[in-house]
Amino acid sequence: MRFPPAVKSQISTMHRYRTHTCGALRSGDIGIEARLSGWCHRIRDHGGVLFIDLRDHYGITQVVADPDSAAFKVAETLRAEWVVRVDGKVRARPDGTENPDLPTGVVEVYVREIEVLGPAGELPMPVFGDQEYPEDIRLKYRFLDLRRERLHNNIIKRGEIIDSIRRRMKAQGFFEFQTPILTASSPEGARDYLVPSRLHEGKFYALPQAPQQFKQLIMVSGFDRYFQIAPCFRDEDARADRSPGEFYQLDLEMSFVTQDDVFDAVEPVIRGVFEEFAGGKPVTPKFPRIPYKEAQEKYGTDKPDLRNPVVMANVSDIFRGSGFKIFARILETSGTAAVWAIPAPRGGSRAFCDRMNSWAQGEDQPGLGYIFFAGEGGAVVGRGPVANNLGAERTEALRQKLDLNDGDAVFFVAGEPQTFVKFAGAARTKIGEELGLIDKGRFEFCWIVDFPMYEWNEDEKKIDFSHNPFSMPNLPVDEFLTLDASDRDKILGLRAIQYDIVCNGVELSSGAIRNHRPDVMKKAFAIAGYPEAELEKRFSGMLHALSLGAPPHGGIAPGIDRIVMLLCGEENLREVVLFPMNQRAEDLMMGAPSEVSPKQLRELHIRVVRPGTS
RNA sequence: GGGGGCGUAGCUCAGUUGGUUAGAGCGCUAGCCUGUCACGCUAGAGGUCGCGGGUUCGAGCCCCGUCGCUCCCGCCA
Repeated sequence: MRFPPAVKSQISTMHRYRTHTCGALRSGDIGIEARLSGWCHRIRDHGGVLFIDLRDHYGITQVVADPDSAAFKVAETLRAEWVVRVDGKVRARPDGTENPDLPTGVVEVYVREIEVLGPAGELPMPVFGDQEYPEDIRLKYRFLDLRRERLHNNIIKRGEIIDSIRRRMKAQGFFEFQTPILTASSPEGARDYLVPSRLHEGKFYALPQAPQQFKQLIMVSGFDRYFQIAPCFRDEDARADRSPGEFYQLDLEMSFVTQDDVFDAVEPVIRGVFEEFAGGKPVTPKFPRIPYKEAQEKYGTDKPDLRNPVVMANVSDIFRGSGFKIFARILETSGTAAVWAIPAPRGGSRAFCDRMNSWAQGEDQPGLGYIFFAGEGGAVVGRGPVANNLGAERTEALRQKLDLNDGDAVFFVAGEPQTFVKFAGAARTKIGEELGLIDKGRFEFCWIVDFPMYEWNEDEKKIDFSHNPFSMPNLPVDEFLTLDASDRDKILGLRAIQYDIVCNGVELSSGAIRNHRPDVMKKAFAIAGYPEAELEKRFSGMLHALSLGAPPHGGIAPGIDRIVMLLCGEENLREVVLFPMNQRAEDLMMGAPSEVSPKQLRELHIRVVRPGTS
């Protein structure tokens, strides 16, 4: 591609590139000489008169050329996305041709001179317009996509949100720290990204999955209130709301605190940020606290979308010994079996109920039993096969318990709650979506509290940590230290001082009051079957630190990308990350990951063994 | 690792029951056009229908395999 010859500037006193940005000119500027630089967003060539929408980061200004202007010939050669400098006089647009959609819409620049600064070839993806394009094209030409309004605005908003978070954290007495990026392979559960060591053959650094141990060490070091907009690295498969490889957390930790203190510190920051950037959407004024068990029973998940008004209920009593033999039999065979009801307000049509039933079968479920209610001779009567077998009396009891009326329906799942809870939660979500019950115009927060400390691993017939092994068990220390294997039920009933913050069904974060006592930690790991020697080997640094005067401490780490995603109204993290990788953890623009030279590998004592050749 | 969806022009897509020369819009090229802001009008170029194999007189369409993208499950304390 050739650059057209540059035209020597006639106004030597002007800045080389611009006197104004493309979003600056207003009616008060009419009559002045202006110089603008930017991209040719859109060109409308009428033969005799030619319009260029010149765009930069700040806005769009209409530039006009006609055969009387010296630059007309150059203007006719311009194409979309060329970068140009234009000089000209700011003038009022003729009456009736103002564009109220543009802040600069009452003026235009009548061009005298054009210099092409950066021509562009044929575009693989236009910048103009809001058409959707495939992910791989968008990612390969991310710089073009980022010129487009939506992504450009998302990225700006991301920066503003992070600024606001920093401001609010510092106002609460938190200090920002930087923790290492090259560190040791860590105890957290995800797969590490490893970096081979040149100086130590056969040894590896790992990128931090989170600065978990460092922030605890900062507390042990006496700093009291830590935060960081922290990069985190995990080598796990991606999801729409889970970036592959790397992401950012608002990581924070506090000393001498209870769970309430952490909530009191974090909740105003999160609520404040959401109120600031929600664009008027209401935000939960006081985040409710929902125990893990209650969340499972009411919503079928530990990250409920509280915009969905559907609340499930245990209706085993109504089905036990009833004429609906399928459920009655299930309840007889096991003491833990249950029947849960999922109310569906305004879902009371056979068509909807049948649709839900076939959806359930598509989800590998036997089906989804239902009753729908309809008015009949002044009374509200349950319809459908379940109601017929259950009988009028029990159906009416059910209707009253769930407060259902003419036009409503209710669905049932039966069996072991442990196995059906996930499906029940999905059905609740499906009902909410299908019936339009979810108010999209709000941010509904909650805390999920009282997570179980341990869970039973049926495959290996052993007790496992349920979530974070470094959380403090919610039991007096003396009592915890005297637990033994015979207390299995007590152990499995133990709760950890651990919590999640959830917004609109998206898990923003996990946090905990940490286990700062080496004796408690050794006991906690012993219960999960880790011998003390292994604990010493894997976490000796941490254990030493905790044994030389550690304050009680706790914290949390809300995901920055997810917060920005919610506030931008996006459903995919890639829309709020500047240069994201694709689902297979590749950067299509930079070509990462890539092969490296044999010399590099030799220095790192690495040999590549391809599958099938070893 | 498993399951679903998609793959046709530079881009977005249509393509009937398997049947003549695979179409449209945007973009691109050339021409016309003095007030548009998704400017308009005329003409033109542009295709290994992801790739490989099969069935068939005949495949963009059916079958098998494979690759790529994406969503989900596993995984992510």
